[in-house]
Amino acid sequence: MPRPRKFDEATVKIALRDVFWEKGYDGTSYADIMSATGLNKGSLYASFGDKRALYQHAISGYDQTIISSGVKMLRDGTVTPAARMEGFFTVLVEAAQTAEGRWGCLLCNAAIDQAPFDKDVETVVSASLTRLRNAINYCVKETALSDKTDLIWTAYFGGHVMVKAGYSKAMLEQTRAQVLSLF
Amino acid sequence: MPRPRKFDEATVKIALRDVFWEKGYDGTSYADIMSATGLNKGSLYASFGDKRALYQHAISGYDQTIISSGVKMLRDGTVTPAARMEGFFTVLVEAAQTAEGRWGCLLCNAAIDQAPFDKDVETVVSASLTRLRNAINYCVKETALSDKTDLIWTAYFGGHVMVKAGYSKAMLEQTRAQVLSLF
DNA sequence: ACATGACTTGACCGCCTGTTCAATTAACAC
DNA sequence: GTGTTAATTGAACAGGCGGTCAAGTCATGT
Repeated sequence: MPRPRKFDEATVKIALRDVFWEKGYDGTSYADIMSATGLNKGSLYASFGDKRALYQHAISGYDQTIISSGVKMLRDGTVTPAARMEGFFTVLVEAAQTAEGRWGCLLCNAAIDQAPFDKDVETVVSASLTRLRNAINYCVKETALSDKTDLIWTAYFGGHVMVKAGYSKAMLEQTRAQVLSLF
Repeated sequence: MPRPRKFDEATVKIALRDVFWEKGYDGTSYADIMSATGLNKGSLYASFGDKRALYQHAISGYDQTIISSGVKMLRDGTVTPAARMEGFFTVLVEAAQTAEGRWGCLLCNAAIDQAPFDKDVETVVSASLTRLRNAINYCVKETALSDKTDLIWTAYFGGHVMVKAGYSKAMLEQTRAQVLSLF
């Protein structure tokens, strides 16, 4: 019988998510990945594949955690649509003042620096972005509001750009207020 | 008397803008820069400095051309605010179907993959983003519209993220329509 | 106790990166 | 024509990159 693995795959996946999220694809070296996961190159290659495959695992991990949490919030029928949207954007606003928040949104980062050069990344990123759009649409469609889904959707990702550019929490609060004023 | 330079500085600056715009900071090698500008490493170092300095020139060139053109459009008093905004977003919509359009917005790209690690980049990028925000604000403030500047501003950059993620022109048209429906 | 075989390890590889610099070139003043 | 001086060139450098692999480790089934 084979020797069992020493590590937990789900834990490693979260570590991969975080290191690529923080540093970006090009900015992450194997030295970074090894220290983040506690594994060394050989194990990483044997278990997950090359660097591109590791990145795909990171994106997938982001989708299953962060994006899923946003989708769940937007589809929560126990709260009013406006309150759900406020909660959704508040996560973004709070991000503006934490170190981790400055990592922005991994999907947004991946869209900008990898999607144009890697069809596989483009596929999973746009699928995940669309999943979020559907959740926003679900929320908006519960109101009498005329269609503003794409406006809100793009504003959300634009907000992440602003966070990365170093704008303060106050600036993000204005954006949130203007989104909520639509409701 | 010194030997005069063989190249035109303004032309080189545009070439730098385009190569970094297309490939990003990390994705651009000196081989790329040399072929884009027609100069070789030594001359680039002597005339402009290291790679970071070249990138700063690229951002500055983007601000002076692309951003200035957007600002001018948004401040053009001979047209209604709604028509100006339509023109501004139409540039984005048309970008979605050209190869060059897929380069997105250099400021947006720089914000995401360089600003968090380079204070100088953060400074010039946020200055340029703010300049554009002021122009949007100028346009919006001419209408009876309650304040929607930051909503439109973030939607604009979010739209560039969508373009990079590979969304079609039709999707961007929806976003434009929803922005214009505010007016 | 022992043989099995997947897991783990870290040294090693070739390549490409950004950067430097000494030699060469060429336009001007005289 | 000649001397001066800066612009230009391309070879060379050290270092880090992603990727590979043979050797060692160790939980298991018998």
